[in-house]
Amino acid sequence: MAPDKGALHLYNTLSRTKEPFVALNAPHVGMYVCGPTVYGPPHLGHARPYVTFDVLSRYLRHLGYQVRYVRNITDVGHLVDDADEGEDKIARRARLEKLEPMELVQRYTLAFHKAMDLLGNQPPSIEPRASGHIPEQIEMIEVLIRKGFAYESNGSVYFDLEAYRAKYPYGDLSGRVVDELVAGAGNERRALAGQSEKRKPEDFALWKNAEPQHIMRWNSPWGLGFPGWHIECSAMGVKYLDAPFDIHGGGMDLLFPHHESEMAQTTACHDCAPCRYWMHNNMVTINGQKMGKSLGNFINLDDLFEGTHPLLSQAYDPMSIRFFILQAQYRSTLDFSDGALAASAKGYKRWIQGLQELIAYKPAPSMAGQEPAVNSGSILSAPIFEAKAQAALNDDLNTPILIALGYELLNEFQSVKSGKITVTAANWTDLVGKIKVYMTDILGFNLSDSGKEASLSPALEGAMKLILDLRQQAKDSKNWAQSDLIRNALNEAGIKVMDDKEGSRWSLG
RNA sequence: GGUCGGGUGGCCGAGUGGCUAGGCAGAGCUCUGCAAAAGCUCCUACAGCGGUUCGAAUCCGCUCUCGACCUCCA
Repeated sequence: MAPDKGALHLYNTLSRTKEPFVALNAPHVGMYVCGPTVYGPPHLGHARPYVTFDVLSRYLRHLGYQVRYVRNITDVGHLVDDADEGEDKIARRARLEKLEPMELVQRYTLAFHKAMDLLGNQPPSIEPRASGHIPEQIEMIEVLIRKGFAYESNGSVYFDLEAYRAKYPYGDLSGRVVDELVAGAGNERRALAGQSEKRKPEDFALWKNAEPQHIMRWNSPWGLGFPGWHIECSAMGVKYLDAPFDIHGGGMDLLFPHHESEMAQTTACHDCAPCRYWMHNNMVTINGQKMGKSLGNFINLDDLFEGTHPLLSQAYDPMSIRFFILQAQYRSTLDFSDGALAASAKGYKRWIQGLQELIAYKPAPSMAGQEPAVNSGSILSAPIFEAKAQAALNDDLNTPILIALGYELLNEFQSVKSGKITVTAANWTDLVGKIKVYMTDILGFNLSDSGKEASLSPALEGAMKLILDLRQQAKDSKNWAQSDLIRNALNEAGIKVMDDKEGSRWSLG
């Protein structure tokens, strides 16, 4: 039975509208997201889609669905453009670094996993590798040939778009019109490899004959070669999710030709569309510009987390990056700049620490004559908070609104602390539970992990207590030079000391 | 040239017909040995020009402008 907890609406690229989400085989939901090509270190461009679809899978699970989230690892390499025409990306890097291609793939796969983990992304249910599914891809290509939608040419196999278009529409997803594609001006840029082998220039490769220098190669009915770019997603998506499955996600840059081709291949092979909903996250820019290696503004995630990049003034905590990403709706472009990141990191600190304090708070019993917030329409009322949080997510995953609700909670929380408004213990317990559900389970921010310092080590705790006691003695005797000396020295050692009414607090960093 | 998506206050970023989004920065204040942190208050925008409407950031048209993609780059 499909759980009914309000109506989730998702923007479907295919219809260009927000549609109510209806699972094809409730309570199961199949979701396929195009994964990374592991030919280099994980970068900013990887952060956004995987945070976005992580939140989607978490929310679907919260709604009661059993989600199978499949995200591939592309490790068979694809052609590079520019000067390296015709040479496999992975093979090229491997040669440069004098490694086996698979060694390189392994290194960057691990780096990718680590970055995803730091960003708070849960691993997908299945993470199939393209190189581990060569037989499935070959099999699919054979079906396409048999059905007359593909042809072999000089050891390569191409998708016959003309044959396909005679039976199915093509271009609906991306809004392309084939006849304009090839004819279009400004399109003479690339002399595509193997263009002469094709019957029509718009045909795309399913299997590519391997040149001698191409290291990554597999045996096939058409000779040594490697699969075309699009076929892996089609083959693996269908293998693990069946066609049609519910959701196919990825970056907007994949819309054409990648997803359009996937759609054609699967449709031609199985006579049904690969999926019901196509979702695309918008792109990331750096200081308003596309991120690109040639533009010199490429930011790897490690650089971000460690602050080692000329464009960055400081290191950014991975979870503050997650926060930054979720502060924008996934269909808007998101501009990374040092200023925006710094602002967001600061806001995140207040947000997370405030909420941590909130969920640890034990409200005093209601005072007579004061109306509890639960009756006043305040967001501190658990049902009201939940209704608003759910409405935000149901509207095509509007995470910025949900984050803003967190700030609203903190605002009202002040009034609770100062006794201006009262809450009932029962409602407070409910509210804390809901906050954990939405902010932790769904958005992925850990609220119970306050006092990172407290768990560091009892030895440090003890030492700090001693130091702060000594400092307090200095303060009591108005020996400001001494107390400031201690505070400054600790500061230089990376320990912040702050005084308030109750005494001194300290924290790392 | 084509297709698609944008242009919101100093910055980031929600919002699709009337009701203060939110954050950061800035200003003032509270607290305070100093500092920091925290809290309170203030800061009311919607690229331009027309149009529709009682009323538009929100709908329509035009202009300017930015971005993505345009077949083997994920």
